[in-house]
Amino acid sequence: MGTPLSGVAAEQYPRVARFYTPETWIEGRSEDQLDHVAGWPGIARVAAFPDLHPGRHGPVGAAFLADRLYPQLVGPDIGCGMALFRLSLPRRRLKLDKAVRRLSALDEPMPAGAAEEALGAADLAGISGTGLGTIGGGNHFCEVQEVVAAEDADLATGDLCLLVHSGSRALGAGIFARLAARWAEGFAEDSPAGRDYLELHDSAVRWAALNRRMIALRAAEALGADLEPICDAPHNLVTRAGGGWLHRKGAAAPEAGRAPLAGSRDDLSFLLAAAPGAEALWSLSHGAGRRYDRSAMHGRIRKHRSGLDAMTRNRFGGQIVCADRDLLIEEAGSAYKPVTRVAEDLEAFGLARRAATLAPLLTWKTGARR
DNA sequence: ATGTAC
Repeated sequence: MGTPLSGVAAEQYPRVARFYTPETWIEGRSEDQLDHVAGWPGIARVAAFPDLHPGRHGPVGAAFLADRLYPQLVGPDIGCGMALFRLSLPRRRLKLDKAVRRLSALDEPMPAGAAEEALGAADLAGISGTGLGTIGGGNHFCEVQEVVAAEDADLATGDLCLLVHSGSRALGAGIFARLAARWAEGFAEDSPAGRDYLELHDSAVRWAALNRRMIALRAAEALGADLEPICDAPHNLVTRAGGGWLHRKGAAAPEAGRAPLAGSRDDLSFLLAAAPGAEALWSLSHGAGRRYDRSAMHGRIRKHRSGLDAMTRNRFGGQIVCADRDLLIEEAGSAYKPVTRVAEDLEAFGLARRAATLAPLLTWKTGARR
């Protein structure tokens, strides 16, 4: 389909590179998925990270270099990523109960005029603003965090930050669904479907980054603070790299040498100073990685009232707002691997170092009951 | 992942 890949795609590196140590638990099925995708037509190389876990169309926590486009290796949430912002709010001025009440603004849709204006300023005029500024479901969140250690010039111990994990909402899902029937062997970049996908994909990537910024702006406004962007690293996207098409699925593309590494809502998060090279397909872990899938979590959590109430507090004394009972269970801290293990592996392979450590104070999922 | 599909 495409031209054979040369350079970094050739024998210089292993076809399947794994950047995790034996100390890190990896579900066997995700390694099977990794090997399976590595055998698809036109796949030159794959790199897997310590947050690897099984996904619907292939493993999550991996990057794939191909001579063609495979939309299923990006998935429906095109452009999804993690963005970190510093808040101009002293820790002593954050009152959790009041913040919980005010952050319910995140559940409301943005006024249509404001959404349109933001889209126009981001060169996305004419694209639907439905869902812009809202978090969505699944593993997405907007979290107030406190810096507990920092070597980064933009952060100091005691600073408050927002970590936003969200994507392109219905926009990416719609693009994915429309092209779903035509994937099997991927698209050549110069085919009509390939060109269509790339154009729609690129706008969804920009829409998703704008969405994270709008979520952070709305949260900062609710908290009465100003916002300073630290970095925004997408982890579901395809870009030109390494002489081919680099697909990332739950694999972070660092921005200017930095990327957030999100722990669960009951764990630390890190700001990584990152220099992953060709061997790691220029990518990093995006988070802790799931240990148990959603359905398994329903069997693992005792669902009496006091147990569920306890799940709205984290080990740092912080609070979780998630009125959707199923989501509260499915996204429990115990559903994820320890993020420190993931960071240690990335450091062991020289892909990144921890430049800041952050603890969650308030995780906003949804205030709406289901 | 999803203004969630029947």
